[in-house]
Amino acid sequence: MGRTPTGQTRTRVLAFVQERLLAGTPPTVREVQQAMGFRSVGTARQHLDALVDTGQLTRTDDSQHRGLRLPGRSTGGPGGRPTGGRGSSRPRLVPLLGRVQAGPLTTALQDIEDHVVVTTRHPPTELFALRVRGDSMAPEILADDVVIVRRQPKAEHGQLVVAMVDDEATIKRLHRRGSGADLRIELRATNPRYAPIAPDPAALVILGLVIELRREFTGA
Amino acid sequence: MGRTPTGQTRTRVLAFVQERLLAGTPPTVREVQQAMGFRSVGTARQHLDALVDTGQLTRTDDSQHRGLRLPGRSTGGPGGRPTGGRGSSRPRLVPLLGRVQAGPLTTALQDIEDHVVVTTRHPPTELFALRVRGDSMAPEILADDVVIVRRQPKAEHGQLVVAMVDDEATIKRLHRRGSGADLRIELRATNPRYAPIAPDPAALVILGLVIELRREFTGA
DNA sequence: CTTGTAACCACACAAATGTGTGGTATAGAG
DNA sequence: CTCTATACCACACATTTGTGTGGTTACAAG
Repeated sequence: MGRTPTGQTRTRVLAFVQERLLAGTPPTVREVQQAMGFRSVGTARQHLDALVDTGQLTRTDDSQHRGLRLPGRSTGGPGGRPTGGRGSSRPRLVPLLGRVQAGPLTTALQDIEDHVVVTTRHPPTELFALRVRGDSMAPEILADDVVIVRRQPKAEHGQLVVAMVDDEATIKRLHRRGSGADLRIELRATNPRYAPIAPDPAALVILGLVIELRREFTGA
Repeated sequence: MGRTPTGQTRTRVLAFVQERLLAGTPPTVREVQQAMGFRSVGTARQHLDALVDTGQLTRTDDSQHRGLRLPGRSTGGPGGRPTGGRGSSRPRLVPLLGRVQAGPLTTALQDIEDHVVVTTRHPPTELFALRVRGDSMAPEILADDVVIVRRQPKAEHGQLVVAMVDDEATIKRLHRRGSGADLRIELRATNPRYAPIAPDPAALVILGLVIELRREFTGA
């Protein structure tokens, strides 16, 4: 059979494998063979070997099935390790809550609007996501943004918190001054059109800490 | 040997598989077995079957090796059925590029710093992530934020674009005025301390559109 | 007690898959 | 022309892997 120009097929193979890896479905040698139209497995393998040699692709250590990886570092999972105690972030699915009102957060879990994928380096504490309403934290946080929240009942001065205000979850920055009986806590908005809230420290309900912000730009 | 409380092991299996799928490395039945400490393959399979039955996991149609998938629809091709409802689709891994300089973006793929999980309906090849540098788009976009970019060479008026400026990728808002030979294109920063850039329309290189913004709040 | 079910183990087998060996043809350099 | 490297094919074989069949133990309900 004829042969394609030098290096051209090589590039096509790399593109195909990269695409599959990014899609989360590492291809097999025979899948590469079929995608490229090769009539022999060895041909596909030869190209893959060459790509690995030049460092454009990587294989898992034990070189198992579907063992191709991207050369960037943390792409590979624990591989064959028994109990991989790696330090990199782990992706997790956390619920995106529609409305959070008064009552235990467990109740709000019935109201799951969707799930979002979060990679956090923190231990699997309780995480949830909220869709932001209102512009009280503009311009830092806008309406329709999604915030990832780590559940915890206490917060420090200056932290972004999700707190219950008027039976509804709100995002504010916590300011704490004084101590003991003289403790004064304020929930401040970034937007100057909103006045600070100074709740009774004993009655203040903090749902958690904002650890991440996500905003989608929809075309416009 | 004794047995663990009802449903508990099930949850652990699901968590393990989800993690692996999000990492782009679908696990084998025997990998699940080892991770859970089962002494039999069948035990792992039984749990996986149960999870598929309850719809918490999916298998590829042909049920091949490493065929577990997340329940979100299309497995990798357009074969998935449109389960009406959410706008989000299957999570994918997108490369986070360290620095993007002049030259074809393919070259920048060598410089993959990490990977980011993104749920979008766009093909993954057309997506990449960038870590923001500088404060030219403050307060909307800050330094160290991560933006998800969809590759495309053209953009409309008012869109957030990633363009090549001085051999480096920059984020700006595109302003287009006039038409034909009188066409004038400006790249504007949000931060007033940065003057608008008015490149030659023919020489303007647009890498893509910013479709999402992510910001992590590190404790403070 | 009997029945049912969830959790688990042991073993087997066909298909999928990575790898190895050897061969052919074309292009380009000398 | 010879020589070499690239691109490709054909076939074989050991592992890996999904799946099937059957058995064991504990817990709860009737």
